Amino acid sequence: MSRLDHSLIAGLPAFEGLARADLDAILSKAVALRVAKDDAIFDQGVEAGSFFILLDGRVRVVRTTPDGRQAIVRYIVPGELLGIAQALGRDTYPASAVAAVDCVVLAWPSRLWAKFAVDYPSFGKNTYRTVGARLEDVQTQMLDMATRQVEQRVAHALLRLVRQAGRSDGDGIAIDFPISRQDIAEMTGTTLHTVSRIMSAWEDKGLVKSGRQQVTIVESHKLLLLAEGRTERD
Amino acid sequence: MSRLDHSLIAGLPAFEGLARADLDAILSKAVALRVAKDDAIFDQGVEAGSFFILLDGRVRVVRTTPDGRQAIVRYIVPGELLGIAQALGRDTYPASAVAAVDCVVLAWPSRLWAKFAVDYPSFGKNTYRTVGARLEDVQTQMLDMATRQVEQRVAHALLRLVRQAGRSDGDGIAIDFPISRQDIAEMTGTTLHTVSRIMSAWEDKGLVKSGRQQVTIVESHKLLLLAEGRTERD
DNA sequence: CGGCAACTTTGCGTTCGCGCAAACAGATGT
DNA sequence: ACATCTGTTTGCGCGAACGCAAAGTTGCCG
Repeated sequence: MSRLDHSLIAGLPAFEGLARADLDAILSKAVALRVAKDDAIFDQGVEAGSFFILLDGRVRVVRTTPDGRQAIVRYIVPGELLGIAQALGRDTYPASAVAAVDCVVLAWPSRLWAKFAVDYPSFGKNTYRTVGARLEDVQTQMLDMATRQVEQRVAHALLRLVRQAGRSDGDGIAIDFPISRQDIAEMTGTTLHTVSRIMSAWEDKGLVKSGRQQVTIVESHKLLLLAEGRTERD
Repeated sequence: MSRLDHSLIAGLPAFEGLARADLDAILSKAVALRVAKDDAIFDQGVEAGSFFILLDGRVRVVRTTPDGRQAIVRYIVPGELLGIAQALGRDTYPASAVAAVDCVVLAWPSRLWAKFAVDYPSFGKNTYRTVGARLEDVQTQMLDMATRQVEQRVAHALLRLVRQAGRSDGDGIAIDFPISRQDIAEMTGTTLHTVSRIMSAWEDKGLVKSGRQQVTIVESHKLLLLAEGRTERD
């Protein structure tokens, strides 16, 4: 088996403050995997055999209803943990994770999570902090969903994505992975049709540029206004 | 100051598996408070000075948007923790908590949370489990909000409340604390008008009985069908 | 006991967003 | 290069749910 260098994970918040020897010990238990675009890393409901850290790529976390409708819970960017069912006191995955682009992940057997949390307290502390942050995040999204209307929710979703995965390009800030109208609809609890209409309107106003699975925010300030406050009819 | 007996918290999941002496040590740091109906236990955004356990009553946890619209995140029943900002890695409360009826709570200084988690590992483990369960809960609600329509969401909400705070009475199972149409609207992301209409229709069909701030589920089975599957027009 | 305040019901008009369907565009592969 | 597939746009009609407004209830407090 090839060796994993501690530089892989040295900078990551989850392993903040650990000595090089500790990092090596942790890495010696890890397996590095390549996951092709659109392949699942794990599936909702199955027993949680491993937990992961995303090293490269983008992952979308999806929850599905019994009747097949689904919602995108969040996107994961490099450095973040995923599949940490253990930290939630569960033994099955509560959602599915799918590679939005080709990804590289490190995987550990779930059983090791508890051991790491004990042996390296800052690891435990940081993962719990992650869980806490995600709880807050989802609550915020809930609040949005409950109180704002679709156009504002879509605006919020795009701004969130740009913050997390924005890459500056000629015309503005682009979302740096392929994302379809359907995806945005599943983030905001609406339909791809409505998303398409909304974004076409924005395109006409010059707020965004978008194409096939691709979105660039041109006037993020105006979009922010739209997301928050007044509907600003013109 | 009056003495708090360990029997107060001996049975609670959060303190599961602790010796009597530990419970006494924990209690010696606690303050018991009475909170009148409609009074706040803590407010969203303010520095988290304390964390709490609800001993008696019902508490609603509410998040508010900058412009004053709000959503009820969850109801707390006796034995549950609340205000555990520390466990989320935060130092302000992410939501407000209001007594839905007269309540009794135990309060500890926030600073002690970390100490307890270290001194009594099962306490730490259990609170993290709580956070994990809540994260999953909120995600489920999100999925509902995104994929189901209002009538189904209201049905879900009522069933959830009945499961958590149902008291069997003559006609069926009653929700054992006062809850208004407005409250239900804020749980489901709709308006009190729509909730009223829906529940009037259900009352006509004999599914529920309801009055001023009071709801009883008569035919929980039919309500469950309605919540999940087919719209079953009749 | 009377008056008030809070909660609920209901009607009506409107709008937002969905559902369906068809056409279009850009990528992919053989 | 052509056929195909996936993703996007757009028109049209409909229905769910909202917003507003007014009236009806119920419980509470003085």
